[in-house]
Amino acid sequence: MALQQDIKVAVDAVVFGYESKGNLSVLLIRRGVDPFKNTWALPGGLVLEHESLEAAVKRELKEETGVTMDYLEQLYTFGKPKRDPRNRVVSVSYFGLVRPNHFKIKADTDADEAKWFPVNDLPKLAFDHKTIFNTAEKRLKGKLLYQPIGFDLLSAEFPFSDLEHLYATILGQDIDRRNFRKKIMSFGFVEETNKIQQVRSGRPAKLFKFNKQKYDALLDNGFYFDIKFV
Amino acid sequence: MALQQDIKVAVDAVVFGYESKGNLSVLLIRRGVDPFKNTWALPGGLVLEHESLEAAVKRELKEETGVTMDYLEQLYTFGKPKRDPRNRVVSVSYFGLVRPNHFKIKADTDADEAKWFPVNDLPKLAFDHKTIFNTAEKRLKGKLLYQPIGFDLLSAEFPFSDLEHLYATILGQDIDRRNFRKKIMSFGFVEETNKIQQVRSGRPAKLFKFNKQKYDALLDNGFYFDIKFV
DNA sequence: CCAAAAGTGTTCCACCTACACCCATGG
DNA sequence: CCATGGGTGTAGGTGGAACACTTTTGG
Repeated sequence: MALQQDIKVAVDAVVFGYESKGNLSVLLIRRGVDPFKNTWALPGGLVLEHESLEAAVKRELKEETGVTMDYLEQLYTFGKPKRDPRNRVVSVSYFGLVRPNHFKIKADTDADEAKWFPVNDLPKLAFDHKTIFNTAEKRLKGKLLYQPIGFDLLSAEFPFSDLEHLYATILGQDIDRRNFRKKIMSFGFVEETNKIQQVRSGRPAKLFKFNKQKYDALLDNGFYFDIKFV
Repeated sequence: MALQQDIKVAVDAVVFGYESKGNLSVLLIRRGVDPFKNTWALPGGLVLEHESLEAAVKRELKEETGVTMDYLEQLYTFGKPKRDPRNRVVSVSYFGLVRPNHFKIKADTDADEAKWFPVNDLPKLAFDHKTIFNTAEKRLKGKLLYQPIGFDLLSAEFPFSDLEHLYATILGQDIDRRNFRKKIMSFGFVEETNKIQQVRSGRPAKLFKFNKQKYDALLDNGFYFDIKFV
């Protein structure tokens, strides 16, 4: 390894938030340091010497926003030479999906402020973070169509309508309630409980739960989850 | 950027080869330097200071094997702390698909030898390259099901049976010729020419060509390319 | 009794599946 | 005329799509 190389390795996280019947949002920080001081950016930062990439992204996310996540999926690695005006930085990006209200967000290291922004009303972003965000959004939507990643976002027991709203919100389209329900139920990884929702208004709903065993078994065989929109 | 970090950034390429009615193979090099001297490995190496990741992987591939490629798709970034026994190295991996006979392969920098290996008869690989290979193979098969990436592998004008063999080989399964043909033709991105194949044996075949415009248009709208195996 | 959301069934149609024989050529 | 691969149609079944009214509760 005679070659001289001075490239830094960073990680960035695109964390989407979805709250029951809410909108889809992304978690951003306002940078407290130059470059791009005071500009909004994705949480992230340099990888430590003996830290895995995944550990790094979780650590940065926690430090900068207070959000802790079990699972972030690797998205893409951005490495164009001029991404960062200082050194050359290669960024390995990750994305994930959480319920914002589960966290009290608070800025810390290198960030002046952390905040959720609706995905269709983003501020100007630092570096090439808009590109990273776009890549993540596309992947999120695509993934939802062949893997129900949405279950982490629902309570352990949820009314069926929560699932409908989740899909409709993330994909930004309306779905046919009857057909959606038939299809989901046909997969067998959502099961009815015998509990009833505490009513908000209207008819009380049965609660459902997610059967992870059946879901994992299906995933192994590869299934395609085609949803029809109206 | 006060932080000290000494991580190197490398790229590795998983290049699959498919030849008409041949087998699926991967391009490997035999390492000429330590560590893992004389062990087979994926072509790859460190990224140069002012070089994009994609340029780096193409350059390394060319240097080590003589193979030049227009398009390699980013696969995954491997960054566990102990991947490389020397420094810490983060590897951005790429994969692609070519016709081996189009190239005269020849080893050069850091490689003693470059050679195609059938995918189901690989030697022991250096570093975590087996993991990288497995990831690539899975992605290749998955991708073929929803995006006909196979067209680069066929002549500009090809008999339909070439397409059948391509799919059957990469996916490792037999397909129903009639149904496969109907399905492909229904998409509209394969068009009949009025030319006839120079005969090898048996009945001469009509030649077909690929309509990239129609294909790209379809891709934008997202289509799923479900193939039934016998 | 009105508002709000949950729950539910059927018909039609498109597409997928299974399946086997004849065709055109070269040797 | 034989071997080799190319080319083709149909019938039955499955599953997706479209579609609207009734139920249960709270206010």
